[in-house]
Amino acid sequence: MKVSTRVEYGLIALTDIAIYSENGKTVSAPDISARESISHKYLEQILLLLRQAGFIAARKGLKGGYALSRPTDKITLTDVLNALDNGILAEMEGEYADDGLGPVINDCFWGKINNELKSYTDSLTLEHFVELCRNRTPESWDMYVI
Amino acid sequence: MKVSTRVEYGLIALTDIAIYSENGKTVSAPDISARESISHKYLEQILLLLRQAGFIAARKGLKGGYALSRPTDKITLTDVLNALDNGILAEMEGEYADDGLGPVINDCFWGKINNELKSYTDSLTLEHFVELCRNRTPESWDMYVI
DNA sequence: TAAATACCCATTGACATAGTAGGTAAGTCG
DNA sequence: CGACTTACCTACTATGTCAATGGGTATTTA
Repeated sequence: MKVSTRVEYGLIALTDIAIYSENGKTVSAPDISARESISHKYLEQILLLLRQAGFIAARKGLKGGYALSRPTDKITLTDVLNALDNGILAEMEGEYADDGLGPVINDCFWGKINNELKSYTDSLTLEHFVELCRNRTPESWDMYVI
Repeated sequence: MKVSTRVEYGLIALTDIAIYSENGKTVSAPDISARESISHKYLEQILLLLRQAGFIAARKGLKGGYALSRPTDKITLTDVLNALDNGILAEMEGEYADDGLGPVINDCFWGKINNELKSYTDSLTLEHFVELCRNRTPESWDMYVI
């Protein structure tokens, strides 16, 4: 599935902040930008959205930066997708001929696929991402599958 | 999940053709357009893609139209999505800092979510859609879930 | 020959994405 | 106080996709 860079970068940024903000330290946008090779100004916009969504808190000025405002296990992939993406978790809203085949196909299959997807993204939290990135053992990936 | 109308209409059209093309009869675009309330000219483009993908055969002229060129159980949702959609089943292709967190998150979670999605769309065929639309019994929908 | 149909191509308006750019506000350190 | 660093906010642009619309050509049937 194609996912927007906004979501990708947002997820990377959150994970980066979670990992590098130990002992009350904050993580600055320039730091993230350099570590993860993300355009600084673009990253700022994404961090703004993440702050407005309540995932992170910011402090201005020298030695300023960002820190998580919730524990990692209280930020789900669903939350992040809702904050940064328009399409993935959106519902269908097409209008069809009532006597046509559209409503049947739509209500059933896309609804079901949506539920499956959402139950998957609900089950994944930032904690999983952090853990995954801490010890990058590809063998352990399977444990996060549905 | 937001799905393009191209996919929706294509799926509806295929199902419509499957249902209304019994005894070797063909189904014309104007007919489908009228039954399913889809713009005729837009539908034509979609039918063109479906024909080029090998799902349907066309006959021009009066009494012309379309018919399936494969049995309904040999056309999967994956096939249709590949023919009509760019994003849903596409792989990620972002470039990240090799020493950053991007590759880990990307390879694992989006890869897994992709596999889950694909195994779902692989399991659904036009036959299911046809059956579903023939006897519209919402109670039977559950049988098509993963 | 006339009508119906599929085929093909060009264009358009709306929208989202992926940035880029520049200025403002606030906090830190000398 | 003043330079510096950072977050914050707004605007703009370039590109691409979507969802059609429209026009014209080729083919088949009655």
